[in-house]
Amino acid sequence: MRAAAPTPGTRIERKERTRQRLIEAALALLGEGRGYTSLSLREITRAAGVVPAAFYRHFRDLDELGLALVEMGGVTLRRLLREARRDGIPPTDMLRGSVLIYKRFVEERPLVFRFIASERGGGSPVIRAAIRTEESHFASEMAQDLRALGTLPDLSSASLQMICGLVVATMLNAASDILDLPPGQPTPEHELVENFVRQLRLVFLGARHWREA
Amino acid sequence: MRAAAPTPGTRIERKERTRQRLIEAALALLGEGRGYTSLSLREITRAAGVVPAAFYRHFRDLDELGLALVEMGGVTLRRLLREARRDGIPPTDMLRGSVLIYKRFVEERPLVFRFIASERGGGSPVIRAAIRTEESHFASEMAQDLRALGTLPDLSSASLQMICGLVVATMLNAASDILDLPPGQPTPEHELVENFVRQLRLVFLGARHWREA
DNA sequence: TGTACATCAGTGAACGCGCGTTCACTGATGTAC
DNA sequence: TGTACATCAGTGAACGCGCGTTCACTGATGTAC
Repeated sequence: MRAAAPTPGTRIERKERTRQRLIEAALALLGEGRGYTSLSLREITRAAGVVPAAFYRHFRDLDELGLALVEMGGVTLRRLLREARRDGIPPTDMLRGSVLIYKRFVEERPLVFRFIASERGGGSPVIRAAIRTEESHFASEMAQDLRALGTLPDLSSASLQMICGLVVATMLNAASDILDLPPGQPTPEHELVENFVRQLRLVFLGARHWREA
Repeated sequence: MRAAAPTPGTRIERKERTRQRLIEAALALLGEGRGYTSLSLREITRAAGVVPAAFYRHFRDLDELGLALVEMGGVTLRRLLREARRDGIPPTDMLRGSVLIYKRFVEERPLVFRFIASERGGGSPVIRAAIRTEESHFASEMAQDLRALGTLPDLSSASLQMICGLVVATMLNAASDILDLPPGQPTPEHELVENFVRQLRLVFLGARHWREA
């Protein structure tokens, strides 16, 4: 009979699991409307159920953990595009459909989006730069998808990239609004969605009439 | 002969001056790319040159000081509109003109804009809500100005408000980019301005073709 | 104008507390033979 | 398969430090007469 091991798995697997617990603990602490720069190493390890010193087995410092959170945000965004691609876009009212998919995505991963939305404008410069990079990769992928779908066939790649940049910024902006919605009140929720849809419609209307310089 | 008074003015004036020093000290500390929630009361009072306990003569807590910073941001934005209104808009290439005025504004008050851009998406919920309010007031004023100028005469007030909301969000987003520009490198600076101009042009192009639902 | 008293912005010391980081350690997991 | 040794994720105690808040205080400014 084996002595009761604290958790199953190889040493490597267990280490990875602790790492994930640290990441998720940080994310959870960000949930209550606090800036990332205000988190302390000790409260993160406390929430993760390890001793403070254990933190250093996984990250050099808090910035390095922050970059892991950005990475997670990037993965989430890429998954969003992949699902949208796989499901196809409803032919009628495609824009509202996409917005609703996005809204569900944000509401299912509130912490990741709160982190991205809140650290994108300020906080640590290194984290902000990393988020910008993810954002622009995401915009590029979206531009490729639009190209592949044959939407806006007359636009140059540069214009398409510019437009997707605006769309992505508008999306992340809306994420912050979505997360601040008072729960269970249909009227403001509906207004927010409608406003978001109209803004994107406006952008794509502009795109359809865009003439290259 | 008077004994050397530390600073001139009535008691009320001196108190107000200390208050301003606290506000500006907080702003200065935010300059180095830190979240507002990571500032400490003691470092603010230290930077302002008063003892920690003196803080409480002016603000109940750090959130209350944060709201004063938001107020300052609102004043700055309103001044931007007022100056744009007073100077009139250059008839040719009016959009690029506005962008350059805005860019100068941001570069002249980097700390205020850094604060607004960084706390708008995250951080303290009460500060975020206050920034949203200022943002929407600003969008309303802009909508009124556009109406008065006779731009987009066919649009309803609701649509104009929605469009201005998008423009304001795009502006604040760009503020963060402007502030992160590497100093003295004309190429990325020029590209950023051009991208910003194109995004706004796209929005207004969409607005010109907008049909009410 | 002069005087006596009230106000109150800012002081300085003190408190208990959580912080980041270091260190030698433990003991289960992994490896070489 | 069994044994002896190496690795290393996580421990627990310790350190010096800056934190927010409280308190009685000081002394210049303000006010009433």
